[in-house]
Amino acid sequence: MDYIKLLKENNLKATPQRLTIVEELALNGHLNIDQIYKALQDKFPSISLATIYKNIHTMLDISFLNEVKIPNKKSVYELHKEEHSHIVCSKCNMIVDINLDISPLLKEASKISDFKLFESSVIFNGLCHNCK
Amino acid sequence: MDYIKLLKENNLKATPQRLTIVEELALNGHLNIDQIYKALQDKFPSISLATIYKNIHTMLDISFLNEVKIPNKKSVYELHKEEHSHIVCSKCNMIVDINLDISPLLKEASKISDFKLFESSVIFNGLCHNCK
DNA sequence: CTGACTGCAAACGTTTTGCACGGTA
DNA sequence: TACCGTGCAAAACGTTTGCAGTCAG
Repeated sequence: MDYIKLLKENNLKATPQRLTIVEELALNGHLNIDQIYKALQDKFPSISLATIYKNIHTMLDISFLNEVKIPNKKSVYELHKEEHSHIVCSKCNMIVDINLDISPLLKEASKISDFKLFESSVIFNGLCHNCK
Repeated sequence: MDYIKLLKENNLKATPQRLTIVEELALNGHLNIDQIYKALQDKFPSISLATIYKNIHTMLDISFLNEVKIPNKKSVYELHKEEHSHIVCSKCNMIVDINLDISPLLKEASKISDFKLFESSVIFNGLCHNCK
């Protein structure tokens, strides 16, 4: 994947720091602020937390990234992709994406509540294959 | 509902401040820290934010309350009840509870992911009857 | 009467801001 | 070259802690 191009298409300069954040997220799927910070310290020993925060926010603002708020855990960030659900292992904290057809649920919810629904956040937690 | 009794059953003293937090949550359903703080200032002009935080945490610890982490919003707190989903209005911020049968989704997720699943957090957002 | 709770003030960790410098386009 | 992005330091913010006094049981 050409992240340099992708960043430029979003009017963001492809600085080495920013590019590495994106690559780390592509590689790891979901990382919290501290994990991103630590992941960049090898390549950029003088990287600043402020830089991480600023980058995360500019990329959130243009929906290049998504924030995932997980019950009882720190928020993690992921590259934006189609809507999907998340499963979190309570023991090892592994997070996996899963595609579920939630449209029947949405339909039902919209009927009962009389809301016009746009988005959904579905997060399961349990124990992964290794931890269970 | 006799919240005094309910608090005592949970080994918590029924102080006026604590009781009022519970009553406000019973009345409003879902409130964030600031809203609780403001709601108590009428009755207790010298109420401290520390008191709110301490109470919320003691009541979370014994699962007398639940925290609901909502995407792009502050966390809100609710009295503990059976597992249910939430719908949030993006415009007026109203939050409503909804009972949906998510067991087919859980089953599917568990099959695909090979996780043993315990809990789920399902939050929809859209526009409520008045805002849409 | 005793331990739990409150309110205040200080401390803490996280996130944001301002600014001078440096690097991308 | 122009401007965006970085890194540092300081500030702001939300939350937690310690403590002395108070209150519920």
